[in-house]
Amino acid sequence: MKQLEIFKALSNKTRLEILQWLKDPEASFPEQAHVSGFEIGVCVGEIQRKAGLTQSTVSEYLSILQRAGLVTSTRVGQWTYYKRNDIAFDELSKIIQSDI
Amino acid sequence: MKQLEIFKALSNKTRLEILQWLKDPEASFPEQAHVSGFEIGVCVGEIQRKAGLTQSTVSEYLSILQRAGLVTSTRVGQWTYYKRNDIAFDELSKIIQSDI
DNA sequence: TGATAATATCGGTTATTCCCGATATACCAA
DNA sequence: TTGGTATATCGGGAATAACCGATATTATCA
Repeated sequence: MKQLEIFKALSNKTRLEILQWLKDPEASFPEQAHVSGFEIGVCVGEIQRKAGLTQSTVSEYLSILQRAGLVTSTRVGQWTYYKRNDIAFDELSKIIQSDI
Repeated sequence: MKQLEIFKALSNKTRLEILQWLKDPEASFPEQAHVSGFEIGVCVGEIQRKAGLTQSTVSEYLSILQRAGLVTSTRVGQWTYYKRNDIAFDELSKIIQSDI
């Protein structure tokens, strides 16, 4: 049951906020030093700073969002960039109309 | 934060199933003896039988769904009928596109 | 090679959720 | 009134999630 995993991922205040930030990274994060723009996503450190939780917690939250398919990740050097997966939200929106 | 309450309500296997049943009651439940059709919803007892959990658990689950706005309830005599709130799902579908 | 930085994973405490049985409340019928 | 049926609420044990600090992993750079 995939949608259960998605809703569990969404049922946490911080994880919802992270997704909202990733929806508009330009407005939510300072320019990243090691890469130009937010095309590949936002690195864990920036998200952690903004969330105000420990590194381990934020890292775990991001992997929960990824397992649910709500974000994708790209490793570049020592950084991992997380990006909102727009397609997943389109699909979820449809599931809510047709399945539930 | 209303959407958090909604996603928490949706992050349980049985509650998701109940919503799916209420989406198409004719297909999911036997004819109710005390009322004609499913216009006002499905009574707790029918939902409980189908869920296979105790009465108290199902009653609590239904009130969680109701507090989240996902179902409405109507009391008629000694029965309470629960019905899917279509509008809430339309709104949720939009929230997923625009907010998160 | 070794030092440092970014991220992931592991082990554990505390808070929350799941789900139950027991009991309370509301309604109806005799 | 008394008894029976439908639902709601309360108290609690067990399972899961939240969140942390410590440590492991991976990459960079001198």
